[in-house]
Amino acid sequence: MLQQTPVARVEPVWRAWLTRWPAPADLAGARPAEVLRAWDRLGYPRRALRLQECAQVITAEHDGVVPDTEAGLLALPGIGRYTAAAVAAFAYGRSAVVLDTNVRRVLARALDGRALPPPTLGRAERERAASHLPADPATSVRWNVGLMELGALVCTARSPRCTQCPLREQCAWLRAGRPADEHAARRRTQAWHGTDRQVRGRIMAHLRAHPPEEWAATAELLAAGADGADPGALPDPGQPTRALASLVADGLVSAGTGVQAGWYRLP
DNA sequence: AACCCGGGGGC
DNA sequence: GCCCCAGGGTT
Repeated sequence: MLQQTPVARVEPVWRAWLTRWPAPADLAGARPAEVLRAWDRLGYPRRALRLQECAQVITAEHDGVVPDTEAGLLALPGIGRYTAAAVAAFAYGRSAVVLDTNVRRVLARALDGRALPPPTLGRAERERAASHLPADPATSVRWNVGLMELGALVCTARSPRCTQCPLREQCAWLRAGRPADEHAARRRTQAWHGTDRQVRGRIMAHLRAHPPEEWAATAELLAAGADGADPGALPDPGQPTRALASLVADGLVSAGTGVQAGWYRLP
């Protein structure tokens, strides 16, 4: 849930989620439609399906116990380098480099004197971070937590609170006068209005509003933007159909067959 | 390496 | 309005 989503927005959904599905086996047996509805508006709904797949693999192949090694975690669906390291370190106390956006930024500033880390995370950056990880596992966990929290609360991307920073005396970026981001030109903020992502989001919101067993919408309605808009007025009339097809391909939407052909609902 | 994938809140 | 957020998977 925390992948690309702020903690404050995750917390209430997470609490309700664990009340409803306390263990992997509970989530594994849920209906995907209910999982997607419980995910609500956290965004990137494919994460919800992968989390359930993850629970199913853990239930079927790991006796219901979350793997306790980075390699074991990394093999699970929806678990990448970051999440594998975070769970290994924070849940199991193992030594791992938890390189999230916050830690990358703190290291880029403190060690390299740069405003922000490079757009893509490469091997060199990972290995350099690993070289700074304390050898003792318990200490390494504190190192990860400390840098992550520092990045989230003090060394923030937009308005860092340098006067309150415990690293202010040793920060290369602050010492250099907080120079601007040299990669600014290459960072392209993702468009939103009028994109397929926005249309996909609207379709999912529409389907979430209906009971899971109900065939909730026709292709025609969804082609109208799931809210009754005039398709002819859209800049790209083919976009809703394309977005719907991509949702079906992703397993986020179920397409009816037979007498239900042309109707859609959550899977 | 580049691209795709949501949605909300801070400023 | 723009920017950012405890990234992952595919091409």
